[in-house]
Amino acid sequence: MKEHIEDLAQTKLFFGIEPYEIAGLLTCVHARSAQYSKEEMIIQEGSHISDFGIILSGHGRSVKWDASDKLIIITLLEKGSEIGVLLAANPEQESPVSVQAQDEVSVLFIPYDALIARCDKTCPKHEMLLRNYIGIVAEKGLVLHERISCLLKPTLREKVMTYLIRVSREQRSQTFSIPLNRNAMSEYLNIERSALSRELSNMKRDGLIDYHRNSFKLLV
Amino acid sequence: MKEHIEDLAQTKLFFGIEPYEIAGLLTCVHARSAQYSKEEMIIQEGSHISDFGIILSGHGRSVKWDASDKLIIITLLEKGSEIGVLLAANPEQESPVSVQAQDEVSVLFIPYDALIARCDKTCPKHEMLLRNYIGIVAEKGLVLHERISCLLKPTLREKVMTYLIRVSREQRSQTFSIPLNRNAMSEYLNIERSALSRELSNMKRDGLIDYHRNSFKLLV
DNA sequence: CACTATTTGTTGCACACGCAACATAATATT
DNA sequence: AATATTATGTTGCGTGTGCAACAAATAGTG
Repeated sequence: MKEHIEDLAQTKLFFGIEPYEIAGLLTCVHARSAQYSKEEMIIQEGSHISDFGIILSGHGRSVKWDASDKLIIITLLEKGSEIGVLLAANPEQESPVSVQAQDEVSVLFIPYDALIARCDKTCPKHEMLLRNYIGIVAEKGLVLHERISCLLKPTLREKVMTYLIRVSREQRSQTFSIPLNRNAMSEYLNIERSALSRELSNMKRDGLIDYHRNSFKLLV
Repeated sequence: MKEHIEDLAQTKLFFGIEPYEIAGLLTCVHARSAQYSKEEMIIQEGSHISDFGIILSGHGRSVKWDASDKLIIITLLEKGSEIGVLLAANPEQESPVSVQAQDEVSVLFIPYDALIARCDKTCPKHEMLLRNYIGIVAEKGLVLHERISCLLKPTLREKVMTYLIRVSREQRSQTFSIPLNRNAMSEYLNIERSALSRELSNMKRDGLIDYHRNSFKLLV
């Protein structure tokens, strides 16, 4: 596990915690690591989760099977990705997804109860860890909320505008670049890529925006 | 505040905490109550939130203004509703919504920092409160995730099916009743009410489901 | 630079679904 | 029971956008 401490220090979960403090913290919260081989299941759909995890190495994906048993990939997971953060906080909840290793995967698991439990004061950054954890959980909700506010718009144009306005606000500039290519953007907004290109053209024609590739400018 | 303790005992936030324990807990977490008159703003869009709240009495709504300054109602709030739960956990985040009183509203505010802080052991249910809080935050994320998984489906039929299958699973029966009327269901799935009725008819004709009003049966 | 692969843009077609307008059923009110 | 009100169902029409197929631009490779 030692070799991963520098990596952990870079994660949101350990933000504000110095590398030399991490090892002690890990024993305090009863962290354990587990290895998975390719295609092995890390979380089974329908199971209950008591420990959340962080990927130390390797790649995974969260998947589920829809009504007609077709495989749907929900998210891709890489080093530093969190696993089961929402579920660990709701022990009654059944997991709506499975998490599967795509190659050799090493995961650091932390029992939710140990994270919550108030340990003695010899473990100074436990509270910071908890604070980071809650921040991650809350942020996931906010991110989903933002996406929904795009998805709810009735027309392509409004979906696109809602997204662009948000990024523009985040970067505090009418000129900005987006972190998604056309394909990813169309998936995020749940629209056809070609239809997205078409609508972007129309919006440029109508003087709403200017753009080239992933550089955009809002003309209000 | 005393008159609201019984109400508080019914909320998710105070689940598992006895009424007689609540008063002490409230002082421990530095809870304070605040009153708002009709149309007054409880949270301003764009502001940073350090205290989350629970509505003790009255009604409110969370709103925002879209690109063309049209008012959009996000959620309705009533007694027991939580305010700013996600935002309090992310102090950097600007509030994407405003919260407005619709009549005389009384809100119990709890500073996030006081909730997180580890107090002495004379306050036995502080940890339970924290656990409930995190559960609420996580649950909000899961609820949004569930809605997105409906919204992402390409066709009306699949949206409806995804929703119905989920409720059916939750109630562990092929025969079940849904908590939404047609209007609310169409808003949840972000589709036209009449189009929803039409598609439900088609699905009945095709032998997929049977239903009457809010009673449904999945015929696989 | 030549060549391939990837990303982005364009366009015609078809149809699913938004929309409006009305019909019918269920519920509430007197 | 009669009437008003609300919820749900039905249907015709128009169009926004999914879809497919291709073109153009950009990036990657040797």
